[in-house]
Amino acid sequence: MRRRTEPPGLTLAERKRQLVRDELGDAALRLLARQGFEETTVDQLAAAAGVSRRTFFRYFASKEDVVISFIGLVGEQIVAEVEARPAGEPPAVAIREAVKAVTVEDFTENREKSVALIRHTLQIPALRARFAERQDLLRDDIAEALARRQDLPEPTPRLHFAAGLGLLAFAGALKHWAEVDGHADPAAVLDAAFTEAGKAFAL
Amino acid sequence: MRRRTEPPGLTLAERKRQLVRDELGDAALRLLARQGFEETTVDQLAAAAGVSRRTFFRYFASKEDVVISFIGLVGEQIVAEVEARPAGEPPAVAIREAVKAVTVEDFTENREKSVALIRHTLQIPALRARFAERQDLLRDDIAEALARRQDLPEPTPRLHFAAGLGLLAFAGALKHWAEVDGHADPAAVLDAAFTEAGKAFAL
DNA sequence: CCGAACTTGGCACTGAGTGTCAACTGTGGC
DNA sequence: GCCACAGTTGACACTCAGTGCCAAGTTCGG
Repeated sequence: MRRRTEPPGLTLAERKRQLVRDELGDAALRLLARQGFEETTVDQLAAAAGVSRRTFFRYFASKEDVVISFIGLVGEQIVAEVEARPAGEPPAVAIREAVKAVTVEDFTENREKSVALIRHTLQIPALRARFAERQDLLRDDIAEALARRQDLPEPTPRLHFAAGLGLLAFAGALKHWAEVDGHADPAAVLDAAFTEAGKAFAL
Repeated sequence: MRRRTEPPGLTLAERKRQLVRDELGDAALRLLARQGFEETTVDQLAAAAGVSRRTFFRYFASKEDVVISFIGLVGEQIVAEVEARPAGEPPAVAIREAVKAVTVEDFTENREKSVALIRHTLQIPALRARFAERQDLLRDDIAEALARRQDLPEPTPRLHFAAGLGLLAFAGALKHWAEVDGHADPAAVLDAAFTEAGKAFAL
């Protein structure tokens, strides 16, 4: 089955698979940026990467998934980081720091690509919808991570709200950062968004 | 074109249209409850209401829309109520009271139907996704209503977060209320959810 | 009774997403 | 080198959502 000894952590086949996936993703992003999301069919996406339509769907569950899957990756990492934060830390801080740990470096290094990705995601209705869907699912995962972090069997409502508001702050920061073309310190933008979010429900 | 004098507020044609829409909605909800969402095709939905497939899509933009459109109605009303709240009131309170004004009576009167609707929406992935999408759009609308209410040209980030957290509280209350089969005072459940949400980001 | 506006159903079409199968490729064991 | 085996691929066929178009009703005002 799987190889028992995996030199750098991955099987050759797995690295190959990742290569195809990357190529598919890159080609798709280029094509979508050029002719728009709705105007591009999956056939074109597949052709652009030199594979069949059927193969495209073996790598991505849907057309939207090519764009959104990046966010899925980020989500997984955020969940892992949240869980690793010290149990005594307030949920809001844990989420904020987790988000920062996952995104800041990445955004700074790939500024242009990140900006383009965020723009597309927030502007094209179909993508925005999928983004909202992902966030919805991610909220549950983060709430559970927050609970595990402090040895609770399951998340309290309050942790759910904390996770939700944290994601709202994250999304708000993304939007703002993309609006200034990524010409701002991601960490500062995130901090500002979280601070502002914290004040939103004051009475 | 439209009639100039509309006796009880609506044209005959408009009331007729509403009738068909209601019938379509009722039939759909019955059918979906019986055989599940994914397992039901639009053809069946249309047939159940004695109408052609094509006509179905003249009343609802998508299959999900039959279920979700109820929420769209509620959303519009909430936006209107929010805008009508006094300008001095904190955003969180404005939203809470607006939601209460729109939903409490309705939920109390149509308990069973409401519970079923909420259950479906939150449990079936495709519906949950559309629900998240609607919430996402509604958030912007509520934020704008909050801004108009206090004569701001456009919503501040803080108002966006308030709108978002308000909707999280609303959704949380819906979930909880459905979980206890609607055997709880909707107003109390909402109040509790909003209070809890307000504490979620405390440091 | 007539014409304008609207509704409806039927038909054809595009495009997303899935199941299935046969051909191919690489890997490991012998 | 050869063989079995697991995984990948492309091709084909199919279902189903959603849309454009048109011809046949229906309704209502004049």
